[in-house]
This record gives sequence, structure tokens and C-alpha cells, in this order.
Amino acid sequence: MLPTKKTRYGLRAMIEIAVGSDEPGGILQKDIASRQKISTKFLDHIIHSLKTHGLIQNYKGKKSGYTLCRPAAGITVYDVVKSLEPGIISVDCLNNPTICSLKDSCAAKIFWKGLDEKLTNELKSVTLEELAGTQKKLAGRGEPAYFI
Amino acid sequence: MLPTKKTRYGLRAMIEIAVGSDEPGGILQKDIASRQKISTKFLDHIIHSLKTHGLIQNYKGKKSGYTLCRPAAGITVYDVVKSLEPGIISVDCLNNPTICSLKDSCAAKIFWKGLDEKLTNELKSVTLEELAGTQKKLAGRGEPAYFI
DNA sequence: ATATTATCCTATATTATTGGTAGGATATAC
DNA sequence: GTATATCCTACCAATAATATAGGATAATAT
Repeated sequence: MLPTKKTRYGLRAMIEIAVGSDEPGGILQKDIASRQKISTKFLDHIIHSLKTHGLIQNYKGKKSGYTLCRPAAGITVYDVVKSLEPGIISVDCLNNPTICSLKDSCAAKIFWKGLDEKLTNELKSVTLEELAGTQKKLAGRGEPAYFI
Repeated sequence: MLPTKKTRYGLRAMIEIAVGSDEPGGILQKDIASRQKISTKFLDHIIHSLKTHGLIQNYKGKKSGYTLCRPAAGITVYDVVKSLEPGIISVDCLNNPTICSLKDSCAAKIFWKGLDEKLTNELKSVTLEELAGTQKKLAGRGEPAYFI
């Protein structure tokens, strides 16, 4: 019952991009990697998924930073998770009814289904705008800012 | 972000035991295995964990069925999950602050922390009594009952 | 134009976790 | 005593997560 590293790195990358969305050329993949201390090569996969799922965009070639495809307020954590993992609560019998002979007379199944819905709603209720806002505040106090 | 098979089987086993809690000698491990279609040997581990964590009890030897250690209303899904998995939302940096140099200036960390709490509360809000009740209803209609 | 830089993309290796089996020890019912 | 069922440790197999390699592609700088 845990988000994978891919998801966790992906969320941090998205926050990074959202925070820097005012910068003209967008955020470079390699800058995300160095700031967030993620291997560039591993981040490669994550960025690729996020892009394929229509969350971020860029131009090709040199100096090609990433920007969000739509305003941060319109992107939720759910969107990010869904881009990087197959499902939220991935219990096979929910999507594939033939897999279990107990069918609908299974209280556990009903429970997992409900939990999946609740967790989905929870993830959908948090936007990148909020997270980016939090991130900006955190960067402000405490440790010194990025650029001195 | 998925419960393991161990957790899923474990929850079904617990429901099975809760439903049959009125039977005098408790529920035999091998009966759980056959009804829920789980390998006896695999169920062995699950039962063992549930017992170690003080959720179920039995006598040793022949004809030693399992019963709940406390009333079904006092056991939640959280208890079951915790017995079979290390955590709910297992994000390392939450429990081990030294693991990540970003420390507290990480909006993602705050998000995961909040999600962990919400999911924990959600799991704690569902008791075995409810699930067993649902299970009994489901067994009633639809398919024929167990014993004819 | 050419060299440089950075992403794009596929394949593959490594590691960790999950899922499952084996086999004997132990305790009790009969 | 024998049969039955759990107890318990060790181990194996399968799968998924994590990470790296290496070349292709495209745009910029000079």
C-alpha cells in the first residue's frame, strides 16, 4: 500500500515544474534531477510518462525546458499518480470479475471498491497549485532560498 | 499503491472467522483455505501473523479452530492491514528523516503525511463487525447458502 | 555547417519484494 | 499409539521496482 519511487519522484518533479512555471523557458530535466537529487536517467522514464499522459510539455533539442500543459489548479495528484502507476487501489477482482469465483458475494471486495473510490477522491482534491504554493512558502523560510 | 495478496487474503480470512464466530469450536485453518480458495501453506503465514498480532486465537492440536481475540466491533481493517504489511502509506522519509536531505522543506512529504493519516483513519473506521454483517447478507441472497 | 547540448526511446541489468512450497516439530483428539 | 491439524523455520520462484546503457533525434551556438 505504498506509492512507488517513480510516483514520489514524479510528484516532486511536477511540483518543481509548477513552482518554476513563471520562468520563461521552463524547467530543464537535468535541473530537476540535480535539485531533487534523482538520477537523470531514472527521471527520464518519469518525465516521459508524465509527458505521454499530457501533463507536461516542451520543445525538442537544446534548452528545452518543461512547462505544465494546463494551469496548476487543473492538475491533481490523482493525475500524477495515474500517469505513473496502473491504478490507485489495484485489486484485481475489481477490474477483472472473472478472476475470482466469489464474485459479488464478497464483503472484502466491496470494501476495497469503496476504499478505492475514497482514495481516488482524496487524490483528486489536491491540486498542484496548492502543493506549489506550499513549496514556495517552505522554500522562503527556514533554509536559504535557491538563488542568492 | 495496492494491498498485497497477503493483506487481501488476510482480510477475507478474518471476515470468515468473524462470520463463524458463533460456531462452538471456531473456524479451522484448512476450512478457511478451502472456502476462500487459498493454498493452505500460504494461508499458514497469514494466520501466523494475525495470531502474533493478537487478532485471533486457538488451541493447539487437532480440531483447533480459530476465534477472534476480541469482539468483531473492536477490530478494524487497520488492525488487519498493520498485521500483514509494514505500514499504510510507506514513504520512507516520513519515518526516517535522515534519508532525505530535503528535510521539511518538501511539499510532497507534507502531502504524503496527510494522506497517510487520512487513509489510516479511513481503515480504522471500518470494523470487522460491519464486514461480517455485509458478508452474511451477501451469502443470504444470490447464491445458495453454505450449508444446505 | 559542425559541434554541442539535451531530450527521446528502447533494451537490458540489478535488486527487492511478493508469492508460494517443503518438511519436520508439536500438540491434541480419538 | 495413531491420525490430524497447527506451528515454525527455511527456502525457492516469480514478479515488479529500480536503475543504467547507449544510441537516435532535434535544436542551439558558434
